Amino acid sequence: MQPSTKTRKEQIYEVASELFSQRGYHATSMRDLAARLGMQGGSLYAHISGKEELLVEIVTQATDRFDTALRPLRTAQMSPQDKLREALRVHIQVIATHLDSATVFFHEWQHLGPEYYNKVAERRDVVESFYRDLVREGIEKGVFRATLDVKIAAILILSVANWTYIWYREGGPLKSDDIARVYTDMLLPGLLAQLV
Amino acid sequence: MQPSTKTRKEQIYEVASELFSQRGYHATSMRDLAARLGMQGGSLYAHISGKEELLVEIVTQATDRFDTALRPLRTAQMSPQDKLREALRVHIQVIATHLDSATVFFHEWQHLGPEYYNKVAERRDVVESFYRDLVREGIEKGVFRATLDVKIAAILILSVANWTYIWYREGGPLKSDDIARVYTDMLLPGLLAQLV
DNA sequence: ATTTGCCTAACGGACACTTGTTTGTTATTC
DNA sequence: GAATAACAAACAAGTGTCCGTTAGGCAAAT
Repeated sequence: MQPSTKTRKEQIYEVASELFSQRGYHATSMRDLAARLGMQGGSLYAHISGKEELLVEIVTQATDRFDTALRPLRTAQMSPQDKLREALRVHIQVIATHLDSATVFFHEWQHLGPEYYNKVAERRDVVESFYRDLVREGIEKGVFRATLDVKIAAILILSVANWTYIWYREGGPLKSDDIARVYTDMLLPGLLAQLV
Repeated sequence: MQPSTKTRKEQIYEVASELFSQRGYHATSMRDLAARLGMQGGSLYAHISGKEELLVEIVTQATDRFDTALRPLRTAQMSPQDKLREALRVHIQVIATHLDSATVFFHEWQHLGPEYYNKVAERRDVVESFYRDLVREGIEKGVFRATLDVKIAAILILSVANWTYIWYREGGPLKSDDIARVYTDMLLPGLLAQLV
C-alpha cells in the first residue's frame, strides 16, 4: 500500500497557491494560510524559509510546466498547423490543470524581487519565442502566409491560450482538448496561405 | 486662461491607478500613495473616504470606458465584419490609453467587497455578451459560419482584445488602430462563412 | 512489552514593524 | 474670518518572522 499523503511542504504550496490565486499574494497572510492547514502561523517556518519562497516556488512551478509542455514540440517533426494545434492543446491543458498557480503567475510574477523577476521574465520570453518560431517556421514552409507579422501572430495565439485562466473552470462543458481544437480551427484560416 | 490643473482628487485616482497597477492594490500603502503626491498619508482623507473607494472608482472607470466604447456599436448599422473591426479597435484603444486602470481592473476586481463585486461582474457580462451578440448576428446574416460556437468565438475575440494589457506599451511600433486591423485580418478568415 | 532518548513539528507568545484611519493643529487661500 | 487642505502624531489592528516550550513519533535499549 503506497502512501498517497502529500508532504507538509507540498500541502503548504498547494494551499498557498489557492489562497494567493483567490485573494492575491499580499492580501493573504501567513496566519490565514496556516489556519487553512490546521496549524499556527509560526509553524509554517518549520517547513519554509518565508513568504516570498512560496511565491517564487509557485511561479517557478507554473513556468516550468509551460516549458515542459512546449519544449518537446520545438523539435517535433510535425506540420506547422499540427504543431499549433498540439501547442495550444498542451498550453491550455497546463492552465486548466493548474488554474491556481497559473493565475498567481499571471498576476504576481512582476511583484517578485529583482533576482527572480529577471529569471521569470526570461522564461516568459522562451514561451513567447516558441510561438514566434512556430509562426516563422510555418511561413518558411509556405504553409502560413508570408505577409503575417510574426510577432503579432505569436501574440495573438498566446493571448487566446493564456486568457483561458480567466474563463475556464473544471466541470464546464468543454475539456481543454476540445477548446484547443476549436481554437485551432478558428485561428488556422487566418494563418494558412491561400490555396488558390 | 482655462485652468488645466487636475483636482487633487483626480490626481489621487491617477497616481493610485498607477501604483496599484505596478505593485498591486494590497501592496500599495496609503503612505506610499501620499508620498508620490507630495503629502502625508493622513491628508488623503481630506479628499477620499478610504482605500477601497480608490479601487472601486478605478475599476468602475475602467468598466465604464469599455461600456462607453462598445455601446454605440450595438445598434450601429454595419456589416458584422466591420463591426468586429471597430469593436476591436475601440476596445484595444481603451486598454492602450488607460493601461494602468485596465490592469488594475483585470487583476483586482475580484478583490472588491460583495456589493461592488457583483456590480462589476455584471458589467463584465455586458461586454462579453456584446461579443456573443456580434458573433450571433454575423451567423444570422450568413456572414459568419453557422458552425461557430458563439460563446467560444466571443471568448476568443475577447482574449485577443484583453491580453493587450500585458504586452502593449505606448511608444511601440504599433498603434492600437493598427493592432486592431491586423487582429481583425487574422481573425476574420476563421469566422467568415465559406464563399464557395 | 516498556522505557528512554532523540528529533521534528507544532504551539504559544512575542517582537518590530506596517497599515488604514482618525484627530487636533497649523497653514494657506479666498 | 471662514473654509479647506495639509501636517504630525497617534491608535488599534494586522503582518512576517522568531524563539522557547511542548507533544508526538520513532528507534534503540532493556
